[in-house]
Amino acid sequence: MPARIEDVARIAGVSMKTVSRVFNNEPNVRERMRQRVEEAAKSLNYRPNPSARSLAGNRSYLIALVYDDPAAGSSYIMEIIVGMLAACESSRYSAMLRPLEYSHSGHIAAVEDSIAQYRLDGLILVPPFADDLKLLRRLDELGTRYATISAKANVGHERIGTILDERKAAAQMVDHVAALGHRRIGHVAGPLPHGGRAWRVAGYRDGLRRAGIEYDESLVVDGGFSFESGIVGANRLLDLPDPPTAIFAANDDSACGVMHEAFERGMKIPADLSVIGFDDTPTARQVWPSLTTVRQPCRDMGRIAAEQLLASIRDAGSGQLIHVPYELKLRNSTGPVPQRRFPARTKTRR
Amino acid sequence: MPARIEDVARIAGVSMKTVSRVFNNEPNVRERMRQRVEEAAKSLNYRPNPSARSLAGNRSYLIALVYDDPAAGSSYIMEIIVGMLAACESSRYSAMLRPLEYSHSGHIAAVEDSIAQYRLDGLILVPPFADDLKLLRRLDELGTRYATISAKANVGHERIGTILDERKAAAQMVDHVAALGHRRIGHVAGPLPHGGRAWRVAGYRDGLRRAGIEYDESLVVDGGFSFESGIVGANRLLDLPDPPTAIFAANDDSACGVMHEAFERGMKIPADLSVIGFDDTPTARQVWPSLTTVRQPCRDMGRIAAEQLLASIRDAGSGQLIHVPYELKLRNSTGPVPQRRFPARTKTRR
DNA sequence: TTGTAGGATGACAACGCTATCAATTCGCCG
DNA sequence: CGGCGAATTGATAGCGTTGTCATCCTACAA
Repeated sequence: MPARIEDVARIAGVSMKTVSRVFNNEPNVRERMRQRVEEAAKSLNYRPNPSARSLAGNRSYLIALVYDDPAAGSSYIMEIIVGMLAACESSRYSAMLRPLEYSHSGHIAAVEDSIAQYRLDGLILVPPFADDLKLLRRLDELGTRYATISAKANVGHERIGTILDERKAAAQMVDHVAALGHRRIGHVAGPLPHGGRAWRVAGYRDGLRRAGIEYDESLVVDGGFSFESGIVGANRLLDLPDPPTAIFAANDDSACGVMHEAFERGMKIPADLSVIGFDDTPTARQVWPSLTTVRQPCRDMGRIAAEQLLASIRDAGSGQLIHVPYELKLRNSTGPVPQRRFPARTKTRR
Repeated sequence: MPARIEDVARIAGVSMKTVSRVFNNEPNVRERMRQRVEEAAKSLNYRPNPSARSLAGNRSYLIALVYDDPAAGSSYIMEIIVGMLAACESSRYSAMLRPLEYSHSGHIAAVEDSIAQYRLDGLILVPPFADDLKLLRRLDELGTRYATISAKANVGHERIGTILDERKAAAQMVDHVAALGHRRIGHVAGPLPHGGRAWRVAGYRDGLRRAGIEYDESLVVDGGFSFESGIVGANRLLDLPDPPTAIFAANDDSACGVMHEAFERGMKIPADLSVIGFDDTPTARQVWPSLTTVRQPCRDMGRIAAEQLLASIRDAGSGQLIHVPYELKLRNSTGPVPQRRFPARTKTRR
């Protein structure tokens, strides 16, 4: 039996509506009234009932983070949701998690289903959902507000969310290893549906260009964002007749796979091979040698995306696309180019 | 303007209450009625409005996972929440995340606050919250249902949630390295407020006893669940006059710290030192060498804890404490005891 | 056939808030 | 000091469910 708005109104000697105004930061409330209401509310330890608020207001005050369940790097998502929660807290919204299977053919229906079931007021999408134009168009049709994080491309209307200059970051990483003398620089590219893939590949090529290194397409192999894809990619690159001395992986998990495979072959990092990741997951700091990578401010990204989304829910047309900064983390997995080539020999696995 | 229960009732030719009964799996509905209602609902694509349901039912249909924000290993939490979501889905409940700062003195108030604000029907607690008797007692007072995951001790009433025999698992890990010939086995213990610490220490001692190794308290150092605590712990153990040849860390993050420090000293793993973790985080597979550890079925734990919690919400006294199995993951960070002692030398850092 | 227990169904009033719009008050000008 | 527009406040009707309790069946025993 918590206090109700009616109780607060009685104690404060005002109408329920005035209490409602105070709690929703509506204009046209005299300062004196506001104080009386706030006092009364505090004395009763009043908390508005979210269900009643939603029902009467015809909104759920709920936004969801939609992400790819089995694939997603968990710390990335985890940080984003914490940022979202921070943004929601101050706006009396709630955030929920919708791990969906992107590879499943019904993934758009699954998103629609979530919206209908929970009456979601808005969505935050991360790749690959954020890159799915079909999905975005459908959301526009439905009139569902959404913000994207690191989305590839524009759709019809103005984009809302956060973006990070992955292309520039990737280029700078290539600068870094080029400065260390590397000329054969490989890239294990990300998965095709992710916008990040294209950006990172473009940045990789920018970097090569700046260093005056000719692009060699055999040094770019298809990969993914998983540890396993790093192993596969490293195998393909290291088996090349003239293998790379540095490998830029699609992300940290993939970079770990690259390192793993290099170690399996008896190589030393960075003495025989330099490795670069992307994301700066907790693992990046914990592996040996610690991984040179690009840090994304995931928590901020979640917070900002939610803030923009909430703004656009409040009044359509007010959300923006915010650029967030990256940070190069030059650690111990990159070093000077090896003086002589690593002896090719039969792979030894234990 | 989604369909309302009234619309379904009209189409099906029954009362709203009957529709409600069908959707809530209440007894005493004739099969024929049930079918008519289900058809009508499907034809209208009817979804009950959660807010209205909560308001009228005087419940939020919401449970929350309470965990320690900055400390928690994210993949652990992430898996638990996915399990929770799976359990909630089938019971038309929702799950939310409450990352709170345990070290903050107001952590109990923060939990109460969450309950009041969101009208939570129940909580799932993980350590250290699950081990906080003061908190548990307070929840009992408030009449808030909760389930715990890996909680240390009983409180007054019957415990609900999941438990894993960490002691036995730890003992088996000691068996494992003892069988490899190790006699000097160190332990970097977990943080004091976590129940897991005591279990793992006890299991460590069980293992020593079984192997006929005398307990040497200098081989057990205080640590934590962080990477840094592993570094600190490894430093203390490896600086010992007669250092251990195997180190059992409190968890995987800590074990990564131990490995890191060993590598810093020029040691090889497992040639010079065997390392054991606990949890089987994704990182455990990705580090080199891959980490020998104990796998906890986090997703199942989350699902089962939620199932038991929901059962106990439905009718008090029906939730149980479920034992979940662990799995020893013997990977490449453990190996035979070194033949000769690793040369003590000045630490080299780059 | 009738009586009856209990299963099946329905009518209607909450649940606690916000939206709407009317009523009141305020500030200021002429 | 009256009057007028704008700012402020309030009365009331929902929002879409579920709980309560009354009513209506139905099957089975006598």
